[in-house]
Amino acid sequence: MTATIKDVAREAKVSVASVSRALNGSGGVTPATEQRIREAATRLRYVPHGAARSLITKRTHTVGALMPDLHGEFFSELIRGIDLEARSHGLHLLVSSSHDGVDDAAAALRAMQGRVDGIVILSSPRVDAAFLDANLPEGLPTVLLNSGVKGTAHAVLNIDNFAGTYAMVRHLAGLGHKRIALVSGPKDNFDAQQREAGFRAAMAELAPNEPLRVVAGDFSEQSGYQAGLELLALKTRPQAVFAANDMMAVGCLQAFKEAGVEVPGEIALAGFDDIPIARYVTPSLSTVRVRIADLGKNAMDLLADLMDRPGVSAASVHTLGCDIVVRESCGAQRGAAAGATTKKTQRKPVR
Amino acid sequence: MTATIKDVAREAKVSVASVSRALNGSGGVTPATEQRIREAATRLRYVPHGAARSLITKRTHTVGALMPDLHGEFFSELIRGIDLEARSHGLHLLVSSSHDGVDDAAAALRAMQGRVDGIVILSSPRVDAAFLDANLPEGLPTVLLNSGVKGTAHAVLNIDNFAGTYAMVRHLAGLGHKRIALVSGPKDNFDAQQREAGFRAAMAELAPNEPLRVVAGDFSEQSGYQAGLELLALKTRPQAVFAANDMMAVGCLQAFKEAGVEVPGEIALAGFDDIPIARYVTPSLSTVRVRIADLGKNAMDLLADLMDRPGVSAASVHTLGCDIVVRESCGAQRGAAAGATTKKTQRKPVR
DNA sequence: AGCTTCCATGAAAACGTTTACGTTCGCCCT
DNA sequence: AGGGCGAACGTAAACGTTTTCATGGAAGCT
Repeated sequence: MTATIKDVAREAKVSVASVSRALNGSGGVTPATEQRIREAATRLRYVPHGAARSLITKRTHTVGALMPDLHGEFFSELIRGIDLEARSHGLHLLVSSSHDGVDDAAAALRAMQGRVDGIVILSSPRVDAAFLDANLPEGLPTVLLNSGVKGTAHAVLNIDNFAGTYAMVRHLAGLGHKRIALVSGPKDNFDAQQREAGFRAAMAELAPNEPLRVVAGDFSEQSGYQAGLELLALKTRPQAVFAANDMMAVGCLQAFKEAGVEVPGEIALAGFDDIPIARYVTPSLSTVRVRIADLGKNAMDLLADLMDRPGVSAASVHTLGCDIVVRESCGAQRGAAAGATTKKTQRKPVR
Repeated sequence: MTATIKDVAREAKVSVASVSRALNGSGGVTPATEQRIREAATRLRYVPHGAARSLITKRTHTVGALMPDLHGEFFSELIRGIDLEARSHGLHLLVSSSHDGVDDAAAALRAMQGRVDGIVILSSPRVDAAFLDANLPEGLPTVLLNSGVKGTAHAVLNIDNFAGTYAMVRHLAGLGHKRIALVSGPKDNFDAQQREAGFRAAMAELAPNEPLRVVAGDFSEQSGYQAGLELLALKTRPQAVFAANDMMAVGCLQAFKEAGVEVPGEIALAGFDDIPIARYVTPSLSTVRVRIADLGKNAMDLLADLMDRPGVSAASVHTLGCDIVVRESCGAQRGAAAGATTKKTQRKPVR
């Protein structure tokens, strides 16, 4: 079918060893014969058989990406960042997404065994330390994304949820809002936990005398809508609402609109993530921007590092900063134009 | 390091051949010894070495996905659909995205050589018949997505752009609009071409006496905004505007808003794709819905079919229908509630 | 009881590479 | 001029599987 190294050797009248050496640049080959070999190779459209190669070298030049079942921008941008960086490291990307259950993820992990040189894992609540210990092949370089697991065996890369939230709350407080409410995320979600912690810390420092207003959400638009209704029903209505993600903020916004409560006039609103929709709702949504592609890129860099090392001291924790994006919904841009196209947004990096 | 088949054989006191047979269910093994082998395997945490296996079987159980550099929903949903279906076929997914140039894509294709049993290629204008002939290994099962290439060697799966556009134009015409303008997409984009063809066909049939109003866009929001301005400047303003994708429709909408032209009151608007943003702009955007995950799933099914066959008669062309989604921007729901959460949208399948 | 048949099992080849180890040969050095 | 040395190249082993073929023995048949 397709040409093998033997065919090239015969064509160039050398041994297979010389072909291998010439094509891999391992030296020990005369420029003249190297040229002859290269010509023979292209003439036969020779491409080395990856499986055979990795059988002997024990390297697959492939990294795996294991992700829960998620839709939308986050997924695609993350893959994009990882893939781009992987390519620049000469690596391929084996994707296994859409894992709902533990068994599902375990099977995927097992199937990756021996097909990849390293793995990036985007955490879901199911993926905890115990799961990793049980299912990760020992010694396989691993980077955990957005994970609370402080394992000793793998690197962890997190979004700086805490600082991002803190900065946004400070921004809101700076606009004069003291009664700030939080719409929190799922209890078992790591990002949600950190965002709530950031909120509590910021409030403790910036508005220590205010009672804490936290209403529970689950990151869905629907739960944001519900939370919005609850907040409006409060005896003393908050001046500002910080939703732990943008979808919930959008839900809130909808509830406020339907109730005829003006945003940001009567109540300010902010979210977290900067999903594309945030720019297009009316009023446009102030939020904390996560540079997802960068997250993927950094994760890949981290992984490449781990793979180069002799596997010692893999444990480390890294953090990716985020920016706050000021649009209309928080009331800081009262005079700004309202156009999506012409709209100006201010962006400040956190820290 | 990790256990090999020999270790299992020793542990179970049989030959490697028996281990292979037992674990692959090839028969010819006593239930008793099979059990013994299975126990030994799990005890040693044995996982077959993929590379070694595919070296001899010539199957990688992996399919490749080659895609241009695109962001957002389309990418993630497509991958999601492909991955999900691949898994149900027992296949892995090797992704190579973000290819801007021809050389880039060619290199990626070459690198996939021997690592995959089949490929799904999402077309970009650069990927034409000549490119495929030059870079696709002969006999490798291939499915082309959204491609104008009518090759004899691969299967092609397209969105039914024509019917989708036709249906939307018919819907607009049914609302009484006869002067309908098109904002077209990039000239070299296959989807854009088909959508324009659908538009022309529909207009020829439904409003044969109207002069054709087509203004050029490039699928970007910015170009939609420009197109919107051009349309407003026309001597006889159109009653409805059909944008060849949603991003341009959003740009149009912005232009209309800034000019104080009411949508859908003074001018109706529709797009194509049903991106998530479409639901959240005000007024919400009527559009043609493409079930992207289904597209990926069908592509994968097609590919799996090709891989099972002895590679004969791969050529075929398939089409995936789309639905029109009626929201506020086309003026059909004058009395409907405006809420995103409570918003009701009608969906009709095309044909 | 003897012969055939069949089934479980083992030995070994094959897949396409890389690489450690020999071998050959030309060259330099004294 | 002869011995040694290093560069270029070839031979063969190794990687971990699957699979073909051979072998043995038990079971079935006459």
